[in-house]
Amino acid sequence: MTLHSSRAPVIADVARAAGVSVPTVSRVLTGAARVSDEKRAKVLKAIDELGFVPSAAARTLSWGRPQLIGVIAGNTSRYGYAETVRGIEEGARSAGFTVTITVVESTEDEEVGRAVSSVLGQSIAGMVVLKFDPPGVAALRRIPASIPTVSVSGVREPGVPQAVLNESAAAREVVGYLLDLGHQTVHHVRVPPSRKEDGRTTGWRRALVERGRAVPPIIDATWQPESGRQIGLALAERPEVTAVFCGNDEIAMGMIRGICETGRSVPGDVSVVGFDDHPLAGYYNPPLTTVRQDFCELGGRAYRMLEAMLQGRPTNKYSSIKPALIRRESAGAPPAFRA
Amino acid sequence: MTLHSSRAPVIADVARAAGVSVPTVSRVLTGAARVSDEKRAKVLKAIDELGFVPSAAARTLSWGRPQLIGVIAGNTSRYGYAETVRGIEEGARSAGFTVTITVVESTEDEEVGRAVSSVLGQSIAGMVVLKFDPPGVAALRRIPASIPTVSVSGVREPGVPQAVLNESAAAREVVGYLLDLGHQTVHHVRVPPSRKEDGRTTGWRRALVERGRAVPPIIDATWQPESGRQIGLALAERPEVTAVFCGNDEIAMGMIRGICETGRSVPGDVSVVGFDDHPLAGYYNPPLTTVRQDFCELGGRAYRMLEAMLQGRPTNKYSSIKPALIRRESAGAPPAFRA
DNA sequence: TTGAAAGCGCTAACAA
DNA sequence: TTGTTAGCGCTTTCAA
Repeated sequence: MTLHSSRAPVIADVARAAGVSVPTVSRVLTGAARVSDEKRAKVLKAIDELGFVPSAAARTLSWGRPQLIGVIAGNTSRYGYAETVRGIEEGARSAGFTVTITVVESTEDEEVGRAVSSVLGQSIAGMVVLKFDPPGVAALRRIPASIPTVSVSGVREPGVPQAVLNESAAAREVVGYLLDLGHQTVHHVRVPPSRKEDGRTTGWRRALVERGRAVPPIIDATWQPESGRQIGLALAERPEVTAVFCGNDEIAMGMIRGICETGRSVPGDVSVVGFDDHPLAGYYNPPLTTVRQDFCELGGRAYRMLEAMLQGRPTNKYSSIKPALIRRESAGAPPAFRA
Repeated sequence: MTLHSSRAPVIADVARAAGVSVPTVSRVLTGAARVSDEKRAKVLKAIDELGFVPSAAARTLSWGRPQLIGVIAGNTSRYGYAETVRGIEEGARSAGFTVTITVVESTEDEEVGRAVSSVLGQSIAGMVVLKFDPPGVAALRRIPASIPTVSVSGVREPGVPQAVLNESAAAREVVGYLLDLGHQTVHHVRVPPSRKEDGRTTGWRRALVERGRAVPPIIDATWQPESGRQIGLALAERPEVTAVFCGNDEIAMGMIRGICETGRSVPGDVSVVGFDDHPLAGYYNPPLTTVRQDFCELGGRAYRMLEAMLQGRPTNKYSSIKPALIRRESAGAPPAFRA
């Protein structure tokens, strides 16, 4: 019956149980100095018996250097976000850092302020902010310059160092691919942009202009697959629409579903291309042609840039990843080419 | 050019700038005692100008009661996990708690120990552990009884209070539905179970036994949709398989894809039912018949149970949610009934 | 209403 | 190799 020690054991309890001084316990904990084998063994035994876990708060306070990395994101469950965070977390963990994630849900001043202070209050070593959406962008603006910060984004921008996905180059590749297949032009359905214009949209427009094609009006979707479905339902009525480039895979899947509901087929009547390479993209009916973005690697790079800053090593302003076109079955030649 | 203040402002800086003592600043920060309007205004002004944010580490240390809730999960990006965490986070946030998430990736002693100490080290008020998989179960076992803890699970089990999804009842409903449609029996593909047998599997087996049907051997899948596809490819060869109940929606979608690749149809030849109601389930081709689990509400309940424990209020041992069957188009009558 | 002083759990600098 | 002392930033007695 060891019974409720009522409060969690602290280092002094360990010292007492082991018959040594507090700093000696600290030394075996940190490995900062040599301790005789005999005492070390006693300490280890006491730690084990008491179930002692050092308080990170106290450690941070005394140590000066916090071992915590703060992440601010607009979302935690959407695929790209979750993977990016995983990449950051894995890098940080292997370096002994813990990661704390805070979500910022809107661009309202109060909400952004809450999120930022909640992270800053945790005595963090540095921050990574996901600039995938307006709340993320707003949060980044509120972070004091004194905090080592790295951002993650789909487009290069001035400011703090950033790990970036070259969305624009990928979008151009998509458009080129579709045009080469014989489509006259490519329509674009975008998800809510993080700023005036996302890289995906820019790349799409440029590619069209370069090839001298008409640039159709942009169609706006929300983050929900249902909005993709609604747009698909509407687009299926317009025979001149033969190719659609969607802002992400969820929208693309919703859209294909909408198109199919009208009795038209993908890619027979309309080619649809997504973005992200969602884990389910290859298993959709039909399998989705899309752009693979390595979010996990993106997060990993962001972490490594931050690590360099923390250690005072020089770091590049940008670390860029080029997404890759994945050709599956949702895009093909336009109907005119088949007839 | 405000330039590097070199270090973040601390409470003493604020006190100096405002011309008051440190405890006075603390009082306006916590609202614990009355401060004259004049001094309060000065303090607020200084806080604002300096961009001061109180250190949570110091606060925790001196305050005793931490405002942090620890969450341990086997995963952060899979749908059900992410939603559950969101539910916990929303509840906690509205009560002024911050949430810190730690992932346990395996059941290896070392890994589990790392995760548990990393959470415990943060001086947390309480914990929520997601017992959806073996790593989560292992982690729960290592948490000292002195820490207020709630678990989240798909099946009732003795131990700490838990928020539970009544998977077993839902699975029975699925099987009943399929049998009523005319199928002779229902095959079951399960995802890696969190314990000997998950609620989904138990419910499936019981329903079959109760109705006097044959209980086919369980088929094991991994978490990847690809494993669903492989199984679909194989099952499509067996004409006696007319109905399949899958452990989750990702597997169900992969399986439908596999079945379709062989030229057989869903639900024409085989009915497939998923589990979870993944956000994409309704947009798959065909839309997936599945079971909706309200993970976010589950997380919210877990938080509320924990809150009750922290406040010393009595709490139920279980808080149970009944998932609901969502009838869409991937399940129908068996081929024999149509011919 | 305010300030001085003590203490939260830990690590680091200093002696022994 | 060890223990003593001081101090991290904050809150909380306790006096004034």
